[in-house]
Amino acid sequence: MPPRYTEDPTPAEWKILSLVWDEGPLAARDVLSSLEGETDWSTSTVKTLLRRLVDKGHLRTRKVGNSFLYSASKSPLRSLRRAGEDLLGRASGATVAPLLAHLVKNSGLDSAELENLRALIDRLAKEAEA
Amino acid sequence: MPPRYTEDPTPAEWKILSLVWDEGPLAARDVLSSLEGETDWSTSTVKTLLRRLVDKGHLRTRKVGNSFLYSASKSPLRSLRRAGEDLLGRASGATVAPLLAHLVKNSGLDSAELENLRALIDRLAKEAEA
DNA sequence: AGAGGTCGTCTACCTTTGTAGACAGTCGTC
DNA sequence: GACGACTGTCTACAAAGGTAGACGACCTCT
Repeated sequence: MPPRYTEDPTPAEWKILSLVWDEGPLAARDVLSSLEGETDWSTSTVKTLLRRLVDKGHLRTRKVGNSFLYSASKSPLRSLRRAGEDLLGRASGATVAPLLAHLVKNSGLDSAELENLRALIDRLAKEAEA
Repeated sequence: MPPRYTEDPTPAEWKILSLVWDEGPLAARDVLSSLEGETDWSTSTVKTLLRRLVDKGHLRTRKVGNSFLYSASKSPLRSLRRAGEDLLGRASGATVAPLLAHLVKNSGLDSAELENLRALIDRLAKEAEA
C-alpha cells in the first residue's frame, strides 16, 4: 500500500484523542495522569502518540511556558462520523438495521435524546414513503 | 503492547471479510474477481488476507477439490457489534446522540426497518422514564 | 504420460503502529 | 547562577499490516 492519505487514528491514538476531546485542552502530563489506571503507557509512549496525532492533523498545540496544550483540531463529530461511515460500509444490507438497533440500545441516550432520534426517524419514514 | 487477543480485522481485511459475508461461501478466485475494479490487489495479496482472516478466526474454510471455500466463522452481526461498540466508546457523552443520528440518516433503512427502530426507541424511552 | 493451468503455502520486504530510552532545552527556585 | 524537575525531540526497535513473487502440489485435457 502506497502512502495512505486518510490518516485515520489508530486504536492507541483514538484512546488519547477521545481523552483530549473529553477533557478540553490538556498538557501531556494531564493526559498521562488521566490514563493512569487505564493503561500503563510510559511518558514517552504518550508523547509519541500525541505527536503523531498532531502530525496526522487531529490535534493542534498551543505553546504555554515550556510545554504544549493539546486540543482537537477537527470537530470530534466529524472524525466520529467518518469512522461511523466506515462501519456502516462494512455491514451488508441485512445487517445494517440490527447493527443500528444494537448501537442505539447500548448508547445510553437519555429521554430527550431518544425523543430527538425518534423525531428524526419519523421524518425519514415520511420521506421513505414518498 | 503485548500480544493482542482481540484479533480484530484490519481495514484491508474488513474489505475481504464483508465481501465474503455478502456473497456467501467464496473461493479465493471469486473474491479476486469481485474485487476487480475496486482494488488492484494481486492474487497473492488477496490470498494472504484470506489466510490471515482464517488465522484470526473470522473465516473458516471447506476444502473443495484442490481449493478452499471461505465462509464466515462468526456471525457478521457479532463482529459488527464489536466494532460498533468501539466506535461508541470513542464518542463522548455529548457526541453519541449526533453520531447515531448521522448513522441512521445515512444507513438507507427502508420503511419497515425504520418502523422497527422506532419501536425500539419507544421501548427504551419508556424504560428511561422509569 | 505430459503440458498447461490453477491453487495454496512460504518467504520476503517495506510501512505503520506500539512502546520506550536517552538527551538537551527551559523554568522556577534557593 | 547553579540545581533539580519537567518538557519536548530524536532515535530505536519489535510487531503488525500491506503487498507480492516464487514455487511445489494438483487437476485436467489430450
